[in-house]
Amino acid sequence: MPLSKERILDTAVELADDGGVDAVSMRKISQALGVVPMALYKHVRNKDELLDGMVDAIVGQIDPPAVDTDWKTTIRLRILSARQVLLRHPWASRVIEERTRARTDPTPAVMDYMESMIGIFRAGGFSVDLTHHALHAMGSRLLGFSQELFEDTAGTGPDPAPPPPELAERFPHITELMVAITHEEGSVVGPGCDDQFEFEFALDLLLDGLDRLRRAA
Amino acid sequence: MPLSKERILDTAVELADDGGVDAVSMRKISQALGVVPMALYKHVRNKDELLDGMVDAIVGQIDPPAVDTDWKTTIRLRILSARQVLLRHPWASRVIEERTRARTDPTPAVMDYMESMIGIFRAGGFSVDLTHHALHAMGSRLLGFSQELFEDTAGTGPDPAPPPPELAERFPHITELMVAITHEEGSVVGPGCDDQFEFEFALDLLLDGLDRLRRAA
DNA sequence: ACCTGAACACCGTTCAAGT
DNA sequence: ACCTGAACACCGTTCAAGT
Repeated sequence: MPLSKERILDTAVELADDGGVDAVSMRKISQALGVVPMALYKHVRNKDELLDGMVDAIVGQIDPPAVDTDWKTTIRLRILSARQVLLRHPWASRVIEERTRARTDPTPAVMDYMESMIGIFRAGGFSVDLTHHALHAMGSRLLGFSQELFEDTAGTGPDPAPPPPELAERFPHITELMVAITHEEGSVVGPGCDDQFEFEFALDLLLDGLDRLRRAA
Repeated sequence: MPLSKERILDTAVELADDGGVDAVSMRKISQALGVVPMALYKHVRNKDELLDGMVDAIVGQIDPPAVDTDWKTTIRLRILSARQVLLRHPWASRVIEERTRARTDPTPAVMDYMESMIGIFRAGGFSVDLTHHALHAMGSRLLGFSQELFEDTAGTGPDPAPPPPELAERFPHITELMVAITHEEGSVVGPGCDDQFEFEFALDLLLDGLDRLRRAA
């Protein structure tokens, strides 16, 4: 079983899935493959090229666009597919962002994905200009993620300890909101913070706004 | 001029402004201050606490909210102020995101900012639930940034070389869009990619959608 | 008690020595 | 020509030695 770029990337993705992106180092990959560190450099120019390969391995897993339906459904389904992929690889959104920023062009798989998404907007009746604004408006949500400021307010336990009084006094609005999220059973979302619901809420808010603009144009 | 946490943070921010966040290391900070590396550890527990301090130094520069105006104007102005601050410190958005994700609570200044922003929504007539969804919908835009996939399509030169034909063939929609951005003088945006315009376009799309939901509720 | 140099356990990558 | 060990220039942080 000779060393190959594919085997190196598979090992790197596995290391990242298990221990986060900080667990990915040339030395650890080589160790996992039973190989001397410098052997990797025959298949990968440097660590940046390795990270680019990891990005493309992930982005390539996103479902192809649906056919025979309207632009909004197609975009929506594709983004939700991207989100599912990214949820399986929590380290990937950060790496995608970093590598896209560092390169002059995004990686090939990201380019293919963007090309396809732009095409869906254009075929759906968006002008080039409105498509351009749409991409900026969707931002990172296009690729299935958007960094959340409060990550895991949803607790597994049923009663995750009330906020301490000095916190409630200093941050009354944050406290009110957290109490509503974690306690009120009759809330729109239900107990806990439903990330999937929130993601779709924001996504639909943007898509509906864009549809309104497209029809007005 | 004795060593202090403030002097350390100032130096760290300066290093990051000049050379990016990778230029910030305990060793380089100490060198810039003419001090042995371990001296920093009397004022800062470790590098994470240093990064937290840098985040708060930046977030603390955001203007306080306007008074005597409607919720939408207040939110809009505050976010645009945050954006101006973040543009002066391009490394900060990444560090804010990383540190917020790594901590159990956001840093104190970020907590104060969020408390204030939530209060503006609540005073503007948003229910707790709708406020919650609003925060998720705005996402990182709340703090004046949203990672862009294509960064600097706006060139300073007037005619930034047409895309090579093989790229135009493989990515026709991307090419069409880039040509429109860089060449068409009569475009809505004008030549080049106007990041400020795009940021406000997306921001207003979200705010208008939220206003529609608030009135419907 | 305080300060600090050396040391430890890492990192990506270069480069020359060995085959 | 190929492979690879040692080495280089970095990290954050521990810890014991020196004052």
